[in-house]
Amino acid sequence: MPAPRQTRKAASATSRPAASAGQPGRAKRPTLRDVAELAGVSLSTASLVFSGRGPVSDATAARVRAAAQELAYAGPNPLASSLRQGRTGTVGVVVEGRLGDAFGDPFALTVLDGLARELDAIPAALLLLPREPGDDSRLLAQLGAAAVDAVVFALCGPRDDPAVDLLAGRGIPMIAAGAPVDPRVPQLLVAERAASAEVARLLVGLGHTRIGHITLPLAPRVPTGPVAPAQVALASYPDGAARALGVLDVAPDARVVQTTIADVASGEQAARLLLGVPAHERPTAIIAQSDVLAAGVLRVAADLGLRVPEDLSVTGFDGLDLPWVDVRLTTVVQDGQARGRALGAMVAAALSGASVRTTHFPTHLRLGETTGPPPTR
Amino acid sequence: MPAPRQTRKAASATSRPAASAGQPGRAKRPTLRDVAELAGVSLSTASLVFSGRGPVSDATAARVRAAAQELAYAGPNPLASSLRQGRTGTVGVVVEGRLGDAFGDPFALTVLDGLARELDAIPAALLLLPREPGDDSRLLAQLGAAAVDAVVFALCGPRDDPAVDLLAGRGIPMIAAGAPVDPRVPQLLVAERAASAEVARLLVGLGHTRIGHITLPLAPRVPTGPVAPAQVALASYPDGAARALGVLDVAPDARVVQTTIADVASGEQAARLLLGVPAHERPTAIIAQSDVLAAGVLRVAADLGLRVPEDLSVTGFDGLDLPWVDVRLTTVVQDGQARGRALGAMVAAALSGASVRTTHFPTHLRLGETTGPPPTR
DNA sequence: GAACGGGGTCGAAACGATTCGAGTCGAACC
DNA sequence: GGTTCGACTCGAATCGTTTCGACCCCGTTC
Repeated sequence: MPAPRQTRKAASATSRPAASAGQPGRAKRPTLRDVAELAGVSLSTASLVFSGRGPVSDATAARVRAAAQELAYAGPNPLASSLRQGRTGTVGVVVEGRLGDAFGDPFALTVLDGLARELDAIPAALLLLPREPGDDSRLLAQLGAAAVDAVVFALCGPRDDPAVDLLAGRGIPMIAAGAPVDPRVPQLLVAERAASAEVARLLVGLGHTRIGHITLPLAPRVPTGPVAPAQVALASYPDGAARALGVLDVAPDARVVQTTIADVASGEQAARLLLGVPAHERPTAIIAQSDVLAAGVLRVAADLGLRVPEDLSVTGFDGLDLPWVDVRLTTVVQDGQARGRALGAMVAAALSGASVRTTHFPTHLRLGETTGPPPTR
Repeated sequence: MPAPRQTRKAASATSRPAASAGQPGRAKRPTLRDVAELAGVSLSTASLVFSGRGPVSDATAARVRAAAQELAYAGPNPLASSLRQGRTGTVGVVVEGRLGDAFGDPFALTVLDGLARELDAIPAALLLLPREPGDDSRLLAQLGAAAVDAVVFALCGPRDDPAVDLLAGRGIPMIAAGAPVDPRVPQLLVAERAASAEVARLLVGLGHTRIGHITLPLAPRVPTGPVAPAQVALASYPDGAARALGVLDVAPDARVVQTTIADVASGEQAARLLLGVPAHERPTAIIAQSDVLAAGVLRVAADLGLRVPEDLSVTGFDGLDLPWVDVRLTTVVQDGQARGRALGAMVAAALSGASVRTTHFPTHLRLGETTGPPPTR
C-alpha cells in the first residue's frame, strides 16, 4: 500500500478549522477531495468509489471508505453532482391554490400519490410548486430558482400558463393533465366533455328537465355563484369548462353554478343556491363536477328534507370511495392512482429522451343509488 | 457602444448546433457566457445584471438583457447558482407512508399548508420525501441525492431515524414535531401526554370506568388491533405512544387498540373491535387519538344503535372542522396551520444561522357534544 | 494640480463533483 | 522473452454560476 502522497492543501484533511467563532453553526464540510487525499488516491478514483461506476480494486475502495468514515464525509454533494450530470432527481408539480385546498379533494391526493409512486422508480422526488390563484409571480420565481428535471401539471389549471414559456426556454420537459394547453406540453387527457354529456344524457333519459350543474372553479379567484352558459366557453380552466360544456350539450337549459374550491362546503353552498327556490322551479337533478361537491349536495338535500333519488337525483365525478358517504353515488369513475402513475410514466419517458405524445385516459359511468326518474309533478 | 469582442468560442453564440440528430430533444442551451459575449461584456457583469446585486449602468444592463432575449436565455441555471451560493431554496419534508395515506388526514394537510405558507416567505419550495413504512432505504437514497437546505419532520414518525445521522453529517439543519428524538434536532413539541391525560380525566370525572382508546399507529406496518399497555411505552412512534401513555396514566385499565393509518375506515375497524363485545364489557367511552379516527367511531356507534353521548362518549384529537361530521366533537384542539407555520419559522431561523431551540406548542381541550356521563347501566 | 472617492467593469478563483482519454502495471499467451 | 490484454488509476477538462479584489476613469475637493 503506497503511502498517501502529500499534495496541495493535504493539511486541510487532518486539521479542521473547527467552526470558527464567527460562523454560528456551519462548519466547513469535508469534500471528496479531502477524502481522496486522506486515502491517498486521486479525486477521480474516489468519485468512482462512491458512484460505483468504474472498476476499483477492493483494497482501494476500502481505503477510500475508511477515509470518508474518518472525515465524517456523508457522500458526494448532490448539488455538484447534479450540476455535472445535468440531472437533479427532482420533478416539480404545479399545484393550483393553497396546498390545503388543492389536496383537500381526495381525488387530487390520489393522483399525487400515484405520481409519486411512479416517480419513485426513476427515482425522483416531488417538488411542490403552489400557485396562488391569480398571482403567477411567486410560481414563476420558484420555477426560475428551482432545479427540476421536469414539471407536471397534474391538476386543473389555467389554459394559458406563462410557466410554459419559462420552462420551454429552459428545455425542461412538461407533462399535463388537461391544462395548460400548448403544443409543447403533451397531455394525459380525459374525455371530460363526453363523460359529462353521458351523465346528462342519463338524467335527461330518465325524464329530468330541470337540471342544475355545479362546476369546479372555472377561473382563479372566482366566487361561488351562478354562471351564464355563454361564459362557460370562455373559462380559463379548461377542465371544468369541458365538463360544463358536456352538460350543456345535452341540457342547454341547465342552471350552472360554479364553486371556489372543490370541497364539501362549497358543494353545499352551491347546492343551496340551486335548491333554495320555489319547488316548481327547483332542479330535479344536480350534476356535480366532483364527488366531494356531490357530497355537499347530498348533505343539503338531507337538510332540506329532499329524498335522493326520489325527490332529487345527484351525480358526481371521480368515483371516490368516501367512507363517510353512505350511498353509492352515480358518478364518472376515473382511477386517480392510475392517472397519477400514467403521468409519472410519461415523465419517465420524457426524461429518458423519448418523445411523449398526448394520450387519453379512460373513464366510465358508474350507476349508483342517487339517480332515478324525476318526481311525478 | 464597443463592438462585441470575439473571444474563445464566441461563434457558439451565433451558430447553434441545432439539436443534432442523435440527441432527441435536448438542444444545447445558451449559458450566461454566451449572453455576455453577445452583449460584449464580461461574464461577471452579465451575472450582476441578472442577480441585481452590483452596480451596472442602465445601458449595459439593457444590452445584456437584449442579448439574453435574442438567445432565448431563460436566466441563470439554478443548479450552478445553487452550487455557488450553497443554497437551493428547497426544504425537504419527510412523510411517513404513502402520500395518500399521510395526507388523507386533514390535520396533516393543514400542517403542510401552514408550513408551505411560511416557507414561501424565505422563499423556499417543499420537497416531498415519503418513507415507505419499515423501509428506510428509499428515503435515505433520496436524502443522499436531494439538494435541500433543511429537512422538516412534520408528522409523526419513528423515534430513532437513520436519516438524522445522514443529514447531520451533511450539516443540513433539521426541525421536527415530536420525532425523531435526537439532540441535533430541535423540536416543536405538543404536550401530548398531558393533553391526552386531560381528556381521560374528563371522562373518569364523568364517571366512566370502562374506557377504550384508539391510537394512531405506534410503529411502522402494524395491523389494526389490540395492544398490551406494556407495549405502549416501547412504541417506535413517540407521538401516539405519548398520547396513549397519557390515557393510561389516568385510566390504567383502558383497552388500547391501535390503527394502521389515521383515517375513518381504520377508526371504524378499531371501534368495532372495542364495541363488538357483550354490553356489560363494552366501553362507555372511547378516546381516539385523532378526529378522523373519532369520526369512524361515531359511524360505528350509529350503526350499532348507540347514542352519543348517552350510550357512548367519544373524543378526538386535533380539533378539525370536518364538514361531514354533524356533531361537535369533544377534542383536543391544536391549530394545524399555526403549527405548520411555527415549523416554517423554525426552518427560517435555522437557515438564517440562528440556533433554534426546542419549543412548545399549545393545545386546549374543547368540550363538545360527544361526551357525557356513562349510561346508568 | 494632486489626492481622493466612487461608479462601473473585469479576470480569476471558487463551488464540488463526474467523466473521458491516456497511462501504468502485472499476468497470460505464444 | 516480447506482446497483448485487462484491470486499475490518474490528470485534466467541464458543468454554469457567483463573488472577491483589482482596475480604470472621471468628477470633487482642498
